Amino acid sequence: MSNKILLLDSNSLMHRAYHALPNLKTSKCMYTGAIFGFLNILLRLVKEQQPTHIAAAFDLKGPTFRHEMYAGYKATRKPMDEELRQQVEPLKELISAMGIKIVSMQGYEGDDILGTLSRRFDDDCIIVTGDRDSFQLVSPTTKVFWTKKGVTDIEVYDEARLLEDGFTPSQYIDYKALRGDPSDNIPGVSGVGEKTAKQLIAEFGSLDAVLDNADKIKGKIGQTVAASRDIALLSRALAVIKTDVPVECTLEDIKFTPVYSREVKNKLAELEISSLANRMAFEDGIESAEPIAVDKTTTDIECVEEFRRAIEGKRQISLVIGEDILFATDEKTEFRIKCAQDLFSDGMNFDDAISELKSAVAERELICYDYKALSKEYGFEAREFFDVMIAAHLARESAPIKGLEQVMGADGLTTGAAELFVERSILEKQMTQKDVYKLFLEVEQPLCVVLRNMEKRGVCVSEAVLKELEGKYADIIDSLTARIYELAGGAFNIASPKQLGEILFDKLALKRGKRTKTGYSVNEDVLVSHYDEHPIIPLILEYRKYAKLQSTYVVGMQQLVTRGRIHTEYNQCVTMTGRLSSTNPNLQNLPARREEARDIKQAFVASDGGVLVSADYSQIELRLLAHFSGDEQLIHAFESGDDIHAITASHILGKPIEEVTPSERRDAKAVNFGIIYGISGFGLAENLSIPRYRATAYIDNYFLTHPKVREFMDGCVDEAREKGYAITLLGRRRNLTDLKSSNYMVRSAAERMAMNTPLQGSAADIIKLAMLGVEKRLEKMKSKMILQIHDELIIDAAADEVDEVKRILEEEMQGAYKLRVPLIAEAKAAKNWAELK
DNA sequence: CTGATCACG
DNA sequence: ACGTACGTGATCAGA
Repeated sequence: MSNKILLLDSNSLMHRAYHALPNLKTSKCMYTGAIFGFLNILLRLVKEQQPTHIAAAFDLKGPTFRHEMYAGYKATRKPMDEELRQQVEPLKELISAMGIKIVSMQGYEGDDILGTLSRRFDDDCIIVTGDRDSFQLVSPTTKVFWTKKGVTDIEVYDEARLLEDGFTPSQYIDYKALRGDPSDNIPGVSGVGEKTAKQLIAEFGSLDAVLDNADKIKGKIGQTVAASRDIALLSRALAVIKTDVPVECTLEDIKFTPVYSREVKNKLAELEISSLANRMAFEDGIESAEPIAVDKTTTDIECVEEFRRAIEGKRQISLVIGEDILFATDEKTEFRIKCAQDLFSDGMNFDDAISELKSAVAERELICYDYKALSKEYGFEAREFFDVMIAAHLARESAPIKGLEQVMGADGLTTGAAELFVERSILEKQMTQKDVYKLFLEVEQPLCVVLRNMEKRGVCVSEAVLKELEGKYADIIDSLTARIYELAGGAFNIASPKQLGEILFDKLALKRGKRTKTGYSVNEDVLVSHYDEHPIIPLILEYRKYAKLQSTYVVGMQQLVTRGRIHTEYNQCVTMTGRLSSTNPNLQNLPARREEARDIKQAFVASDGGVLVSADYSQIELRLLAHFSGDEQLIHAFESGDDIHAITASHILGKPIEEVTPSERRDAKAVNFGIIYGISGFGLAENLSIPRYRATAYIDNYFLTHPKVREFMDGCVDEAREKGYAITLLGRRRNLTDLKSSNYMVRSAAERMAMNTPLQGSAADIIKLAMLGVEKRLEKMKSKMILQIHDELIIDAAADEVDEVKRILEEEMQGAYKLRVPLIAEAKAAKNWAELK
């Protein structure tokens, strides 16, 4: 059986959590500590154990069969604290919302139910409890996860572990019968405590044997045991956990999938423990996840005639291409072309079907998922389109979009062409509510077409240059490898952080420093800090440099060249800020910072007889900061066109700009980056390798001289906290519920995002506007836009259009959006990418 | 399949 | 006291 059943002793876990954690309260004075702690451990177990089934047992109020057996049972127990009692119902509701079955039964305790379930199914079971009594339930298929102290410290009890304590599972019951349990008011044999009970069980093997041989027990204890026979037997009866409770619960009832509904998220927010949501996967839908039954008819299309009749007079077509082609003309009328059958009654095949669709969408609105991919794969050019992927990315505030099924499933829809119509209207409503519909219609969707064009064009690559580099780097790597092996006294895998760490810190005895989760840290910073300590270090740094260039860029790139071109793929729906990303290959991270590494860009050239023209925005994020904050110093700096980092240095150091040294300028540049990233003294100190107090002083001085920047930053955080999201220039949103987290680290990270997102995201908005403008202006020209690298655009320009292209590029980029400060972009031309600097 | 590393803006 | 810079993607090693 591959099932794994998690059985929770909920009352016990709640108690543990309640006592282990401080008395957390919501702003409305509702106690949540036990709920938080319970969920904390539950989520951890879900992650670590990946159970397929979960049941949560809760005790009910009222007497149990044990009370009937023995009136004193649990008689000394104090009533549950009011603060804890209040948390029981909310926790139950939350657990139920998570799709976890709650099992209770009048007259029985949680243990009995768990014992029963652990015997009812022959799957592997894990009982989670803070109560040692459950050790008696250990079996070849049942383990007990015992929360030792608090809730995080768990000890796993299986048969072997229990034996280490000296017991078989049934002996544990006998042990308890002898020892008693003050907390349950189970009497046991008076005078017999933990130690004696253990000894007796070890000596005789069972309670019965102990009782039968009471005469052989030396001293007073023997007499007491003999006299306490009835009490011992009663104690055992009380200690035995039932395994045959007639509770209604099937395996199907407790099936568990770790994907949670909107309701769970709402409840977490209500309880002000949203931080836990980070560790949970949610169905993607946000607004209306009520299941929607779409009442549709699906008709099979078997010949061209039928196809044409189906679409005749229809303005819209939705399309899903999977095994079969599904399309619909409204939310009730769906058609299917069974591609598996290959041939239709009139001889029409898959390609014919696609070509029919192609002409159909050319004069209609196409409703689809990922128009760019569809358009590239089948050559569709829709008259209009509605892309569900793009809409979902905007409407759902940057939640990663993982396929059509997920997007629709979130709204309670199954994947189908008719359902796409419903999905479209849901997304339209969501976008309208969130004020992003205009952004969708005027920026993102038109941009999708521009990106498709850029991808299709591709960029010309000289394979000869790459081949030559491959040879050159291979030689360098070989020679470095040989020298490294020699210094290390043997061969090892230099690319393995583990092996490298062992060589450096064990074999060569370098001073060990930072560690990662898995071992020594051997990243570049660490190696540089040991630079002079051993001649192997510089060689490893060199090796790393070339190995990276070789594998990722030189070799990796060549595999993606088709007909002399590389066609990167721009992803419009992955980043949280609104930036694009680039894959297969990523052309947005080609080596550029290190002079020697720029060789690779030499291979990227203009097409026949042309030139590459590029322009990048100068300091766009800092200009946005000036715009948003209204800080006079920044605005003045950008209006005067002076060196912004030098100016910053002069401000934070309080000296004239002429006296700023290059190293001071470098520090100030780091301060400016820090501001954009959501400043922290620690981060800046780390980056600049300076003491924290100095970094903090820089920041303090910065804010002293730029008070409006501070106001803006604080405002970003406050507004995002209040609204639940950060916002960009064009109204794109990014959810940041973590701003209310009680965890310092989580909250601080969210605060930095609240500060950074408006800057990074608005810069992304602006360049998207520029791209739309540039594409349009170049429409009737030979020159075409081919690449975007966040703040830079590259045009494959015809030689006779270079000057015009430069002008267009600058005009469109600078004029893309009117800010309070000028936007500057300067165009350059060169025959390859390396020289565009 | 995840973590470490390193490439970019 | 906590333990951090923001946003990405590709490759490799080693479970």
